[in-house]
Amino acid sequence: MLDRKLILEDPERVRRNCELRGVQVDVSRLVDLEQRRREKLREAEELNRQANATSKSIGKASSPEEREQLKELGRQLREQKEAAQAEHDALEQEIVGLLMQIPNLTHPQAPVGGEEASREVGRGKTPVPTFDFPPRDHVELGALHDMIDFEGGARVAGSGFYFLKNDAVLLDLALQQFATRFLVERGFVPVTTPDVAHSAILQGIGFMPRGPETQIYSIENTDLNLVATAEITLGGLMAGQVLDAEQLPLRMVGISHCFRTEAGAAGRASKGLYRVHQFTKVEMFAFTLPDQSDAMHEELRQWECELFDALEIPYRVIDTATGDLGGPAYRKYDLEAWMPGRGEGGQWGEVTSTSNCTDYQARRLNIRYKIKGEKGTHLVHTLNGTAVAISRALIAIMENNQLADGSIRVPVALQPWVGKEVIEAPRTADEN
RNA sequence: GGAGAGGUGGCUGAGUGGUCGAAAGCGCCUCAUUGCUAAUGAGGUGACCGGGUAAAACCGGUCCGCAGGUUCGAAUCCUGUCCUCUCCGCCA
Repeated sequence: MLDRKLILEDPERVRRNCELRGVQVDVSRLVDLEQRRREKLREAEELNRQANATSKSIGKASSPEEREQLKELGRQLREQKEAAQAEHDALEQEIVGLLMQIPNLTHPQAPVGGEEASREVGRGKTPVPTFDFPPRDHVELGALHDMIDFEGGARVAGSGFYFLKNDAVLLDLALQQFATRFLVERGFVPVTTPDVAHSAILQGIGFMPRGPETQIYSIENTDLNLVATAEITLGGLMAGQVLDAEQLPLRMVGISHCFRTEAGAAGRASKGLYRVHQFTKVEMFAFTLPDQSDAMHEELRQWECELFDALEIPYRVIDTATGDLGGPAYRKYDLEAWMPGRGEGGQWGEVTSTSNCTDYQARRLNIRYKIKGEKGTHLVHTLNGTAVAISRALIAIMENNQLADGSIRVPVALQPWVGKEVIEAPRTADEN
């Protein structure tokens, strides 16, 4: 949510920003509503003040008649106040509805335009591999090694679910271990989080539970939803809290399962593990002072790069264009890994994403900081970034590291947990 | 899941339907004082929203888990709900 004061003071800036982001909102109507709301608020407060004063005077009334007169006056004032309040509340409701549609402001250096305007700003250390054999995709490799069972997943939970088996499980746990330890060594507080959260928390982070096009699974007869990312629970952890400025920046690394309905995603490039209803993710989250968030965003991007360099996965870094940013993001970088089995002859596929959400989430979740000795509180900035989304990292590892016989090299960084250098191809019948 | 107790300011903890934003203590801040530390005395000390100001001061409103209700008036009475604690049961 944006600051209402800013919208009143510089509606033109907000309108231009909406245009940049490809969002249609009637900003001038919002300004008009907010001005009327403030007037109504003043009116209601004034009536309330008079009613309070009247109530106080009743106890001191000299005669029973005067007492009754004052009671009647009090009644009338309360009624008028309620009427003004109701008008105010109706305005407020409409304002919040509009406010929810307005995206965050945009970093001045973010590339302007639609998806095609997004800019490549870097490459990883590992080169895109060339194969002197036709490379298999991860679905084939998964079947060959009995590592991924999509049919079993479909039988138990439906299409879009899967079982990991054998070395895929060791790789899964190795990725979690590796990423978590890497970040703990760099000052992140490790956290495992609930996999469910209240609707208000989801909304605060910027997700819309229970809408017609929702990405979110919700639990019947409760206010709980399955989380789509630990960003939701890590941000929600501090909802309504006032942090000490001295504690900031606060870095956390959270592990959660992630559930996504992927409504409307059918038919898009989504073979195998690429677009699934459940996966495990190691997620970075940071709370910072306002003047720290740009630097923190660069830091999160750097950790993502170092992690994927260490995993020997070829990738490119994308500075996401304005039209492709989610509502809460002020700026967003994606890492896209090379996936040799994707499309015809390989494609880049998103494996991480890091966003600086400035105070947009903090305002809705009411997360503030206080400077010792100073009066008042201010909103923190929040940032998030993927450390490792297991399912997509698995695709990149399996497909990039395959050998001609279907064996898969295990990245050196993961070998301590997987316990082998190579996942050997099973011997075929005629080799025996 | 069953039975009971409770949710009040940074913390502990009083609180009669109006004089309660709320006693007291702790903590914190300022000043005084004993050479320093420790101790003692005096005063001060909540958050949020709106207005106001160069910034303050200042003015109004809201807040006693949360949401409703009764009343001219609710921390106090009523209803619902969430959370915490204790005991029992169950369980990883």
